[in-house]
Amino acid sequence: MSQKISGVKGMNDILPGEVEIWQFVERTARELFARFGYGEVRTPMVEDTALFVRSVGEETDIVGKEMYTFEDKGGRSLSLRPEGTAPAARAYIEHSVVNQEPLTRWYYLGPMFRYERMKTGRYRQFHQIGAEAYGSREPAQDVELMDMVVQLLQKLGLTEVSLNINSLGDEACRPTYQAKLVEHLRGHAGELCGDCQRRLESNPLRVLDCKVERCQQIAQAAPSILESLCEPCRAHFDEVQRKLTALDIRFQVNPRIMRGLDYYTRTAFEFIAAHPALGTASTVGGGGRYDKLVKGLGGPDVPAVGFGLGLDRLCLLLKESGQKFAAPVDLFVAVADAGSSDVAFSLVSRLRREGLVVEFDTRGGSLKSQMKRADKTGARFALVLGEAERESGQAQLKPMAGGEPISVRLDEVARVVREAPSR
RNA sequence: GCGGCCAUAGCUCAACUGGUUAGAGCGCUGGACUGUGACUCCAGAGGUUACCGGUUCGAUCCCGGUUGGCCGCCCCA
Repeated sequence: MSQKISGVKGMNDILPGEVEIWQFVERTARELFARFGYGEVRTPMVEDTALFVRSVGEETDIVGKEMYTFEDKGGRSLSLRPEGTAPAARAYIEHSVVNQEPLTRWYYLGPMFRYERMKTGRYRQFHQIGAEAYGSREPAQDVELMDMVVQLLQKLGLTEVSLNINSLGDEACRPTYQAKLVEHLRGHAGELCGDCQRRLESNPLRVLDCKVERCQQIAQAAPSILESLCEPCRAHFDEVQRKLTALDIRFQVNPRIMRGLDYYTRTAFEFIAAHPALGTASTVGGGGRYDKLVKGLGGPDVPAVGFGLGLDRLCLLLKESGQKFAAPVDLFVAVADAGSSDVAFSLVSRLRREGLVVEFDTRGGSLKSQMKRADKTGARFALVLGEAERESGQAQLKPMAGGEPISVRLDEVARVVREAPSR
């Protein structure tokens, strides 16, 4: 017996039985996003480390301590992507997409990597579905993306998710606000928790997020960023809300929504699930506008807005919902005597060619054990093939849920099964 | 990165303050029922009690370390 090797911490296997949930979410998202005119972009899982340092921000937790960074044999510093927006923007710039179309809509889907402490709904290899729209600075673009998420959640049957929105201002008004906030917080510096005293210097906006009661009280009394927005940001935010309302999308303005990544400007939003299964990992998706990102990465001055959804978390919620996602088995073919196995095997092959989902036990075995297997697979029908059927060309199609068997000719099986009412 | 809890069969859990062969339910396999699943009954397979070391006549149980998991903080998807 060789040494047992286990998977890497924080990186999970997804086995049949569970993978169907993932496929369902992915399939639903692809169909819906295509309907909105978004095309899939696939970028490598590894990028130049500098891409993330410049876009996500050197001071963020992600870049500061969570990236899987390594040197390749050519001495380049590479990193496993911790998020999807920066690689998409890099590809957008690299292929001069702006010169080919003024408005670009992309989505992506795949694994991301962050070296973090493991928790439910929080893994080191996790999966995101995200979308990006480049070229429009209009509020309608922000709302279109939120609408897309809302519709996706609806199609997935996840109704207990609420949309929170905020505006983070832009380079004109955010510094002003931050100064005002720091001034307010300094007045209560002694009362803040240890973390917040530190945040006062590193990232004062984060204090608004603190869960400590006293800090919350102080944050409550702090000036709101929404009161400090410059006129263009104010107008943008108002229009976003008006359009959401016009689409009948329920939302909540939440001045405490912040972003952990530096590139956000103006609109920020989060989709938060109420379900206890996620614990503190209740945010299933987040996004916002980043008008300076593309230019900041050396591209043209093109505005952008996008979101990322946590696939792992969506799947956890769906698992809790108890829905079944496996493709139903149409038919189980059982062999009654050894002399029939070749005929049965050919029949199975033909039925599969004709589009039926057919189960068959290649090991043979007793008829009883095959029928047990048929029951386990959840097959709608079972068909026993033996000497009598071979000679007559007729067989009994047995509905596993109960009811009278149907007598069919062997060359009619596919048609009869297909026409039978499901379940 | 900080604080707390936990680790026994594929899964969910037992094992009386440290005592002989570590049990049950579910699941899996076979049989009762030799051409028909489910319900019932019977039987079987499956464990280095996560790993390493220590204390002891004796450790699943006590102690230390490692690894993995859970909860809160932080952060986020």
